[in-house]
Amino acid sequence: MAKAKRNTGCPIAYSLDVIGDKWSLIIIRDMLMRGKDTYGEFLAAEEGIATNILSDRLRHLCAEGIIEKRRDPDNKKRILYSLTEKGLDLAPLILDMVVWSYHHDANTRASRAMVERIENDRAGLLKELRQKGRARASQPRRS
Amino acid sequence: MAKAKRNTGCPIAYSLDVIGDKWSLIIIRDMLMRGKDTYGEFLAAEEGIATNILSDRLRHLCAEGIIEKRRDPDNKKRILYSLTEKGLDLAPLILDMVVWSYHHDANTRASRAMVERIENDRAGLLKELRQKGRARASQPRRS
DNA sequence: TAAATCAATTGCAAAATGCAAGCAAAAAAT
DNA sequence: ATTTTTTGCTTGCATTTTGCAATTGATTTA
Repeated sequence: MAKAKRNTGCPIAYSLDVIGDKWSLIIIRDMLMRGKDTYGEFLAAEEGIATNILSDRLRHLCAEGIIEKRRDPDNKKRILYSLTEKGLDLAPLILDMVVWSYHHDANTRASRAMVERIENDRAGLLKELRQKGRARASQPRRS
Repeated sequence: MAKAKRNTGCPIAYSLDVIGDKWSLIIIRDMLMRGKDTYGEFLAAEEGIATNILSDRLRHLCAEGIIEKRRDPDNKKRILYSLTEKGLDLAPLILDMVVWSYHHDANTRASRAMVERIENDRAGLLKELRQKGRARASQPRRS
């Protein structure tokens, strides 16, 4: 994907260079909000990502240190993907998108309950998402 | 740009369909954080957007109700662009990108002071950005 | 060893982006 | 009134990215 990094030091430009394509945040959403962790599960998303794009994005997200891959210890022909701390730190962004779309997309399927939780207990929800994400990773924790 | 809307109702997919390209958020950043409001100013951004892309994105953002255009009353050969309420509602997203990049981009130019303000006085900063944005718009307020 | 499962690559078409040049409308200068 | 300048935008074409269908590779299970 996006080969050309703008590299201006601007945080918005950096974010867009790293996750500013049509698919990366869909994958991250699936991992963070829907507990998905395999290639096959990402492929089955209703948005319909192509196999080559998915492969490319997973590689890219690994290279950027946003996700990690390892073999499933239980089903050894499966590869498990999990969010790193850097990936988990994207949770606020995802939640903001939910709120924004809820208010401005007439066709949204975001639930009122979720939006109220985000607005009233943002910190608690973020903590919960982080814990679930860490549990899936089962990597050495750095904190 | 992005002709194909996924239209699944998912808030993340909606956000990506509307502002998920390489340039839209750069323009919105310039308007929200840097007070820019003309084509020429956007064109001069250090990231170097091409004229046709800029034109296309401004048209698209207008069509999506994120920005509005009008002639400058003072310098009538100028066209002024301003954020709508829908556009101003993207401020939280922008701030989260600043925080994320600050923590994860070794090369970031985001200032520590700004990040601390975002983390300690998010609500106040958002209010301030909204007021400045509204002042630039000088449209009838809806609230 | 053979079959099944899961992940990923390849080839080609379509779409988006980038670049250089030029056009158009309004205002300012002459 | 005509020319010049400013500002915003379009066009043509090359490059890059994305999308789709088919296929390949690697590992596990039978």
